[in-house]
Amino acid sequence: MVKGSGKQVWGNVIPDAAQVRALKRAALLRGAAQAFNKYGYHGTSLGDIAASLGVTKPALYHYVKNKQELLFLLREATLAAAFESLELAEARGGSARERLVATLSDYIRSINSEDSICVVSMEERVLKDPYESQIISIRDEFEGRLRDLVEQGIADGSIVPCNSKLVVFSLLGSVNWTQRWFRQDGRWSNDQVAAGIAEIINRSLSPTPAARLSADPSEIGKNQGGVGK
Amino acid sequence: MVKGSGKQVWGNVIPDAAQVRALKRAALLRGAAQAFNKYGYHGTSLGDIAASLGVTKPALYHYVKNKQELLFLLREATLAAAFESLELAEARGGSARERLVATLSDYIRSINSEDSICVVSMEERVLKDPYESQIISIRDEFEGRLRDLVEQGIADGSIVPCNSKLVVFSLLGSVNWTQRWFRQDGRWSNDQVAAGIAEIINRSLSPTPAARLSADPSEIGKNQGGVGK
DNA sequence: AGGAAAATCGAATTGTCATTCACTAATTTT
DNA sequence: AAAATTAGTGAATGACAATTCGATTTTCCT
Repeated sequence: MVKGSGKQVWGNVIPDAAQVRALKRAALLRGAAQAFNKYGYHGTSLGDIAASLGVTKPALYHYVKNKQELLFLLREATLAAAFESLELAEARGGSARERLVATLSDYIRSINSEDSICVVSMEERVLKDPYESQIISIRDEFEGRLRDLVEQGIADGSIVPCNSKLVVFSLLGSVNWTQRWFRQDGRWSNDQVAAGIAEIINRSLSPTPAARLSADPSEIGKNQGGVGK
Repeated sequence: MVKGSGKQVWGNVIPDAAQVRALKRAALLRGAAQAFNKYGYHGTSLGDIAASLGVTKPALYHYVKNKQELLFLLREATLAAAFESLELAEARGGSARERLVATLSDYIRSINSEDSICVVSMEERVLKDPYESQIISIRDEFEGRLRDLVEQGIADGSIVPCNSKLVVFSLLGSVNWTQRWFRQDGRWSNDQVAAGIAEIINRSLSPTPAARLSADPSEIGKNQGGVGK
């Protein structure tokens, strides 16, 4: 029986207790996110999640306080991913349109990645109020940042004049909806879908749109299309 | 106590038994649709629906077989509304882009109208299989019709060359997402939202897009914007 | 080694919910 | 006006699910 803490022997190959715990917790969040996205919050029982992890229900309570907190953590992670995409895009710079499109493209990748813990809220009014209001305020802030980008884009000439609020709703619809129809084992990869939707969005925001879009997401990158430029 | 069947006396003012039954059933469908859209299928109990109608749970079983059938009827009605919008647009004629945009605009109006019985499926895998496969096949047919319109539009020059499948997913995201954020008592009316999203969609599909979009949905119609032309 | 803390389990507990049942009142049919 | 049908109710019924509890095993610390 191997007992040592691993750190000294094989570097990080043999994880110590804290690492094991963190890994298990991460697996729980991933399993829960998959189930919630597939069946919805109310349509998923803790027993389902536990079974998918090979443990029993009570075991889950060692990692999260209850089902509500579980969803809260996932919604929080989703919004954190959104902000990360935003910061990354801002750091890369470029026109407001480039930054907006890069944000959404990266966010699509996040929510549809194989090991994502992102849950796009489909059922409303699920979280009770200590949680609910917190999530709503973070979400509103993110949407506000997107609107700001649209308005900057109108100002810097990279985005067609429009109503930023309505346009952001429209964009978020396209983006969030990908989680409904995207399939890991489908025709297109996660990256291809992200690039394809980004190309559509990019063209629709541009004051002087391209004459055509890619005939298929799998060929994006082979031609002039794409986010940049 | 008025006993007569109304038909002879006051025209149709006093409804007869069959009409009363139909009205009650319609009210049930409306109440259920509102609840399902607000809280999701699993988040809504038959008791909730019954209470909103001022009756008790068992009474509902006089009008629908069970909860599954209730959702099925609403999903079916939603798709029926989608096809109606499509047929209406086809009947009005015009370029493929005009017909596509008109379809989606009218569909947005349908799903967000005050007395709508439309439920856009948010939780997947809710209906069991006698129902599920039927809904999926109707939905697929509708999406196929939309893709046909996109391809016709590419052919007749009214729509920018693109991947029709990806574009239709993107459009349906924008359209269906309106049900998440639209509020009856909000700043914009149902018609304004439909026209506003339609304007965005129309521009994004056009090979030669307009130089600007409306600054606010409430001003659509006052300027050159809108669906036609 | 030996006690504390953590992880897990099987078995409650408690609540909710879809659905059914037995019964009553009204209404339609004959 | 009796018989049949329809609406509706309050009280079961039977699942299922979230959470808690007590016991057991494992792991960690010293």
